[in-house]
Amino acid sequence: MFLVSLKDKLASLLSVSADDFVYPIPAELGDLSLPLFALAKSSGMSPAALAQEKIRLLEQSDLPAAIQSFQAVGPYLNFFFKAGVFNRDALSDIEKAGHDFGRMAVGRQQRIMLEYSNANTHKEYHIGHLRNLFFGDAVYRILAFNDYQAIPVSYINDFGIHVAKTLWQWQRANYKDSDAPKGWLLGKCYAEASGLLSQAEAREDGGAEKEEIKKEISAVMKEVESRQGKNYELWQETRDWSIAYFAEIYQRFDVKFEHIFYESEVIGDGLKMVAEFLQKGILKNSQGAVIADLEEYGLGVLPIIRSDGTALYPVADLALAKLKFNDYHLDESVYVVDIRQGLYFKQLAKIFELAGETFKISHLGYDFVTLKSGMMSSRSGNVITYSQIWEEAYSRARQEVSSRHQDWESERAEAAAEKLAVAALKFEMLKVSADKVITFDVDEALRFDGFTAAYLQYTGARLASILRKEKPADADYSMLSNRRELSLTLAMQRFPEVVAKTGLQRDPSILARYLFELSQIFNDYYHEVAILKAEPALRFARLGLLGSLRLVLENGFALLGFDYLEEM
RNA sequence: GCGCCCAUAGUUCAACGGAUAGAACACCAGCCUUCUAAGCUGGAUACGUAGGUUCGAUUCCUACUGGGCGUACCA
Repeated sequence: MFLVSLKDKLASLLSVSADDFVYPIPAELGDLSLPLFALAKSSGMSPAALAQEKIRLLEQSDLPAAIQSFQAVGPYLNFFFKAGVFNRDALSDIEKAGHDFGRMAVGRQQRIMLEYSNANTHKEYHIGHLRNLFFGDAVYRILAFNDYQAIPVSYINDFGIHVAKTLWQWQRANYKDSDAPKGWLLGKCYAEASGLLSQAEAREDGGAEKEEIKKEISAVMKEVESRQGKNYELWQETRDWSIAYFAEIYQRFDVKFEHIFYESEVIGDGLKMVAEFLQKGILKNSQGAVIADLEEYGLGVLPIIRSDGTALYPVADLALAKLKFNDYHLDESVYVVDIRQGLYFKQLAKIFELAGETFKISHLGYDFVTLKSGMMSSRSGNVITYSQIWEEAYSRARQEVSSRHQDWESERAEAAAEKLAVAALKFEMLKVSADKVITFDVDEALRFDGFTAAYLQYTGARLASILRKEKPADADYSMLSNRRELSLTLAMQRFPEVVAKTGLQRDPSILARYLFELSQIFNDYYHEVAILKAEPALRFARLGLLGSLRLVLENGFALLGFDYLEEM
């Protein structure tokens, strides 16, 4: 990590922190800069005077060889790098690190469990779930790269009231002979049941019909919870359909979980904990239901068990949280869940606090995915499902590939299209910071130009194409004295700190933007500088530069969860 | 009602309290006999309103306006 150690050296010479350095905007002002506002304040000097003092200090110091010059510009102390020396040391540093380039020891082996892709069986998997899946997976990959012992898990809710709704409708509708995928049919039943409920509510009988339906659904739920009878058997069968469907999705997007928890497996322990907490007075009975009354902490009331005796989702979550800490010896348990559940996780944490547990539970929220046609809701059927968006993404990618490579065999084109579509969807969800609502627009999301995965992959493919034509040989990188080469190398050397920041903030959009900027710098270089036509010695050096850039891009793509393509 | 989040260019998004507020898309004008034009170059357009803190505010605080979300039996 050459740049990191260079900054450390300068920082210690100047008695400042390496974090104080910034990269000047505009870049003409220098390659690295130290703003002196804060330091000036604490030393009682003006920033400009302090800059002059630091200049004198530097003039008497033994500077790192990569520093060409430095100057004070008002309150800033700006450094210029010596392109030859910087490129030589920076590129050999990247070559030496290889696929470990960018690994930072920030995590110090802390054990962090990340829970994401908390889909429900018996419901459709939609683009909101995809945001969750890609976000969680990217954060996992980044934390693992940052020296955390990160444990990716999923928690599937296979036992809630939604299951009963779906099963209720499944038995009324007759889809048993349908050719449609079974996982999809279950989602359809769920939407239909919800539709019937809201229709019934709107009728003139004052909701009597709705109450009747709810009673029937409640009966189904109780039978499933009792784990015997026709509805329980149906539950077992249909549950497998959904689980198989999820497994396909995970495989397509190369998402792996160390373990998958199911609500049905922990709910029993959850009920025991509820009984225990009731006895301890942490929970209480109210209006026939069991609740956690957290009003005095400003956290409202959390219903735990319905007045009809069936369990609500916190029951299983209580047992699951305990199970996680007991079995995995975690330092932290992170829930990657929609930001709208923020209050719920505060309530959950408070309940454990009241119970005397010291679990570190964090909610890593992200905002939801909505559509131009309004909020997505599987109840109303206003959703873009995974299968819809996948087919659209894949067919567009396939078309792009075909139009550019008529000579490619279909197998090759299909493989490329698959990878492009995976990357496009992931990048689309990851490039926006987590606190932004994504208003999903198919045409916007499936573009192949601009700030997209295709742009990054195209950059990589161009680069790979050059490297195929001539292998990099032993090169003297100090020949790379061009300003463009320096800015490219400097950008590559920022990769480790970008990865560290992305991990600390658990925000993949930082990395996404960085990779885009890096690609822009290369594309500019590509158009301005002939690589294969240069004199041999310079050509080798430039090929080496490309080799390093390839490593950085490969590492970066892998952290966001998509593939580097040789050709596209 | 109470709480949380958001507001930057026509649109979608950036910007540890600091240098000239950056990109992408769309639009206009250019660049393929030259390493992949899914690319590159150039051009116009933006900090919701009013106060406060500060040497300095898009950033922090307050109020307001607009949008979204949550708030006892959905997850």
